[in-house]
Order: sequence, then structure tokens, then C-alpha cells
Amino acid sequence: MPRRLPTVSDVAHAAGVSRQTVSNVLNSPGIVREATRARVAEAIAELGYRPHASARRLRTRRASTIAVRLDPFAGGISGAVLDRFLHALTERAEARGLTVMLYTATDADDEIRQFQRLVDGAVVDAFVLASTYYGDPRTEWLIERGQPFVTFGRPWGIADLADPLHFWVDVDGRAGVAEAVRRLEADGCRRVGFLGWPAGSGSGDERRAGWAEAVTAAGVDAASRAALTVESEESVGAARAATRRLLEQASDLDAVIAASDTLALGALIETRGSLRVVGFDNTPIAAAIGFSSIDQRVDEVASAALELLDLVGRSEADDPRSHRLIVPDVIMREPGLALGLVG
Amino acid sequence: MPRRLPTVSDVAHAAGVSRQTVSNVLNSPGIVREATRARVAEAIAELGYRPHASARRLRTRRASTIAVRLDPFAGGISGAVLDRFLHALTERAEARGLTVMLYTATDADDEIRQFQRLVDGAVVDAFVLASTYYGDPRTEWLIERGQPFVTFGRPWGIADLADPLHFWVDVDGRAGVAEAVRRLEADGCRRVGFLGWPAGSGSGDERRAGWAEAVTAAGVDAASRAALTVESEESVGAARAATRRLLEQASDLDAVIAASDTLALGALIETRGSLRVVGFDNTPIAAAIGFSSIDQRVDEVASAALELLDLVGRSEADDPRSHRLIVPDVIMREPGLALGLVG
DNA sequence: TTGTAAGCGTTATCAA
DNA sequence: TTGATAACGCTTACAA
Repeated sequence: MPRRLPTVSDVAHAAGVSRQTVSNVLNSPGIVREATRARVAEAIAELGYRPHASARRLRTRRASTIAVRLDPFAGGISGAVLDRFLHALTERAEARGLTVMLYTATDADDEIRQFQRLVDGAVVDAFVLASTYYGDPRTEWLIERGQPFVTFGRPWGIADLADPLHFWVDVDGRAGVAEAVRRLEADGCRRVGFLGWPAGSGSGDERRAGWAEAVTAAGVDAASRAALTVESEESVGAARAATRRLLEQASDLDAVIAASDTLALGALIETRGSLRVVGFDNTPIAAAIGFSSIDQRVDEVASAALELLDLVGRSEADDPRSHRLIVPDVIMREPGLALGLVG
Repeated sequence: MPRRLPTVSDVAHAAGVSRQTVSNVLNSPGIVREATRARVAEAIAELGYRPHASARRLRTRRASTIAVRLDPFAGGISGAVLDRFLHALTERAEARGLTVMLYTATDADDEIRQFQRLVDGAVVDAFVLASTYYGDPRTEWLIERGQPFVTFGRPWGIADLADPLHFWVDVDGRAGVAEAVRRLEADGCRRVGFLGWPAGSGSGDERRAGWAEAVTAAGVDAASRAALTVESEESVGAARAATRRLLEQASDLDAVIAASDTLALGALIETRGSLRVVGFDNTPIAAAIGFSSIDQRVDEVASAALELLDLVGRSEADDPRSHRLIVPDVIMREPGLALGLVG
């Protein structure tokens, strides 16, 4: 049976000081005399004392807890990104004395109901939203109530990107894809296509824009660009069909950049590895099969998200620190090895 | 700015009763008169009152929180299983008024340090360990200190499977694989091989045993069994090499059952889809590519884990309820479609 | 620099 | 059935 945990009083008694002195040693070590501090520290170590989290939270009115929604199994391969983000966030949060708690929700309304529950119960003091989309009602709800939050993903659409009330971190997919195009060109590729999602998703449109930007810079005209791009839903089957269309439109295709590893896998299977393919997210499947991919650097995103939370409420209007755009890594893997179907 | 949250006192005042009555309405509705209960309930709804989580935890000495380690080994394709398990657990925990919090650890010792931190700070009142192995020091530590926990995975090795102090849920991989063999045989397969992990991992050995059991029942002798099985590390590349060896040993191979989807993918790629392949874990990649796989039914595991936690400390010696073995689902997918390389 | 006193919001105990 | 009182363990005034 769990023994009774030591309290500040126990420590105070053992060290021969008062309770507050113990508290001071823990929270404002500066104002306590060195000799006393050492004696108290020793008693703390001796007893294995740790502040009771709930008592502290009650008193300080800070939960030191951030809530993250765990998506209902997004299907597709790319769920792994959120997984890695969550891991990074947990690690970084621990280092800052924060706890990460999870909740689930079936849709945005349900999620707002969860916000309500967690806020009213003083369970958390900030939210991390792992993806945002056009007209997202969740951020609006949080802003209206002055609830601290940060999003992984820009406030797409209406909202002002520099809105000082909306703290966000995002990955610069545009820059990442443009860089991937340049790398492929440096490797000798002349006709680089793009396999993207249907227009309308913020991040998807950005990724396509990065491709367009880079191939345009390389001298590809608008008509050729139209022939070099094609759209697909997020599934391997749809990606294979789209890849067939792309090959019809541009028979001299060298390489393809895809908006996700799922799409990249479809392209790879359809072409039996005869094409250079770059995916997005650098999921385990890209590593396992051995195709190139663009890594979102979720560690950086997680760190930035927590730094931003520190600033919430403290930043001035138009504070540039209220958001952060991270440049992804392009991970090139040896061509021809993918799927082992070539050579 | 977050307004001050209503407290029991506010509700009591609004309903014209004492604080205690409000508390009773919430925690022991039975002992309060219906009229009073209704009046209090109305006041609660009106004010949008919710008990302050930390205050309640302080007073009741229950954190109502379970801790789960988020593995750094999200790598490999199979990380997706823990992901799904975590989601299911979060969902079920919510329904029981429990919170799931995360922690990370680099190894078992580090994890034990985390146990210490979370226990001493009264942050959690139970742990869920998502995987176990031979000679696992973590469970020993927890048992010694009477800390409630449940493992997803049997206590492999030394420990008595029926040890009433070790609560566990696991998936019966042996039964699942045996069933998969029978399904393949029903489909006309005559020579079903097994692509497994090196001996020594509890779950891997069980899966191999299930295959051996079923093919033996179908009349395969020991010598043939030896030719039909091969070992591989958990990577696509190693699985491809192992599959080549398997084909040399047993050229008339019909189908292969793999210990994981990662291995299955390797077999599939190596044989370019010309073999029936069954994986394990039913990861998104199996669904995306379209090969058969054995599903661990993590929803059931999560439910069972929480039910078991209710029993911790309350069960008698040799209580059969202290563990639960769940039969997995065999998900057969249309043969030949996998990878689209056939037909 | 240290100690005293009060109170965070809840529930357990016990008396009315 | 309801209400007063007293903790739970901590920190933040303020006083010594």
C-alpha cells in the first residue's frame, strides 16, 4: 500500500525550520540563507519529498497542464506525424515542468465541449491544437474566452496571419518543396511533377506553390506547369490513378514531389520505382521503403509551441514573436533503391 | 481574461442550500431529497459549475489520472499500434472520468525515475505500461511499492502468469496466427510459411507457435516446418533478405504469415505481390496497400485495461479476473491486389 | 531572513 | 435529510 507521502511540514520538522522556509527554498531559493537552504535541501532529499501537485495547483491556480487532442485514428500513413509531434511535445513539456494530457473529440463542436469541460474544471491552462483549417471555429472560441492556446498550423483563411491573439507555429511547406525541387534538379532531373491534394487545404496549397515557384524559376512555363501537376485524395489508390494521369500528361517526367508520403507511395508503386519520388512528412514508411521525403522537424515545432505559450497574454499587438515559421528538412534517399524494383 | 470560476459556495448560495448539500448532489445523489437535488442541479446548470479538479484531488487523495509512456520508438511501421491503443485508452478513460497523461523515458531506469516523480507528486494513481518483456524491472518496482498498474502484454518470463499482483491484458497472437493459417488453407493454400522475429521475444514466439500449431494440425511434419520458417529483424530490408532465404528453402511456398506488418511489407515487395501475405497489427500501411493482417483490437485491450485497474488491490489471490487475453481479428484482404503488381 | 496566519475549493465527519 | 466544521498540502501576504 502506498505509504503516506511526506509533506512540507515533515520536511520543515526534519530540517528544524518552518513550513514557509521549505516552500521558499523550493520556489524562491534566492531569499533564503545558504546554510538554511542546504539543510532544507538535505531534508528534502532524505525524505524523498516532492510537492503535492494538486495542492500546489489549487493554491497557485495554475494547472501546469496542457491539453492535446489525440486524433481519432486519421487513417492514412501520415498520422505518424502527430504521433512524433506529441512525443516531442511531451518531452519538452516535461523539461518545463508541464504535464501533457490527452482528450479526444469527434468533431469541432465536440472539441469545443471538451474545451469547456477542461477549462471549467481548471484541469488545464492551455491548449495545443495540432491542425487548423479554414474557418476553424475552435480558435475563435478560445480567443473569445481568453484561453491560452497555440496551434500547429497557421490560421488559414480569414484570420490575419499576424493576429497577435492567435499564437501559431507552422512548417514552411512552400520552402521545403521548393528546396526539394532544386535538389532534384541538381541531381539532373529536368521535369519535376507535383502530385498534390485538391485545392483548398491550406498546407496543400502552400506545398504546390513551393513547387510552382521553383520550377518557374527553372524556366518552366505556365502551360508546362499545368501538365506537370495533378490532384489526388489522400489514399494510395487515388494516388496511383493520379500518377497514371500525370504520366499521360507528361510522358517525359523525371521525378515527382508529393504532398504526403501516402501519395508518394502511390506514385512509387504505380511507377514501380522507375521515378524519383519525394514525399512529405518523412514517415516511418518512407524510411522503411527508402524514398526521399520532407521532414517537418516536429521537435522544433514542439519547442516553439511551448515558447509561444509562455508569451500568451504577454505579447504586444503585432508582436512578431507570436508566431513562428519553421523550415523543414529535405531528406534525400538514394534513388533507385526505393521498393527495390529498379536496377 | 478567464473569469473567476463558480465554486460550490456560489452554487450553494444560488440554490439556497449549504455547500455540503451541493457536494452531496454531485457525489451521493441518493441521500438528498429529490426537490433539493433538482434545485441544486438547476443552479449548477445555470452557473455552468464544474468541480475544481485539483481541489477535489487534494481532498479525495485520488488523482483520477493514469500515466502512459509515449514511446520514442515511434519508428518502424508498427508504432501505429500504440498510437491506436492510446487513442482508445483516452476515449475510454474520459468516459470513466479519468485523465490520461503522458510521460517519456529513454530506458527502463529512466522510466522508473519517472514513476518516482509521478508517484511522489501524487500526479497519478495508476500506470499503464504498453509493452513488457522478459525480466522487466518496471513491474517489479511497481509491485514492490504497491503502485497500481496494468500492462498491455503478459509478464513474460519468470513471473507467474497468474500472479494476482500483476494485472495484464494481452492479445492472443498464437490464436490469431493459427486462425490466419486456417483461413489461408480454406482459400486453397497448401504451403504456408512463417516470417518471424528471432526467438526470445515473448509475443514473437507466441505468434510462431500459433503458426506451428496450425500447420502441424494440417499435417506438416517437423522437417517441413523447419523449411517453412525463417527469422528477421524488424525492418523491411531484413525481411526482404529473409524472404529470399525462405523461397530457397521452400520453393513451393503458397503464402507467408509475418510477425508484423513491417515484415509483411518486406515479403510483399520481395515477391512483388506473387505470394499471399498476412501481416500483424493491421496498420494503416496494410490497409493502404491492401494486404491481409491480424488486428490486435486495441479498443478491447483499452477497455479491459481500465476494468482491470478498477480491480487492483481488490482482487483475491489467483483471481482469474486479474488478467485478460483477447482474441485478435484476422482481416483478410483480396489477394493479388496487394501492391497491384499481380494480374 | 524567518515565522504566523489565512485561504485556494473540495469532501469527510458528525451533530442537528 | 441537511448544515457546520475541519482538514487535504500548498503558497502568498504580512509580521516578527
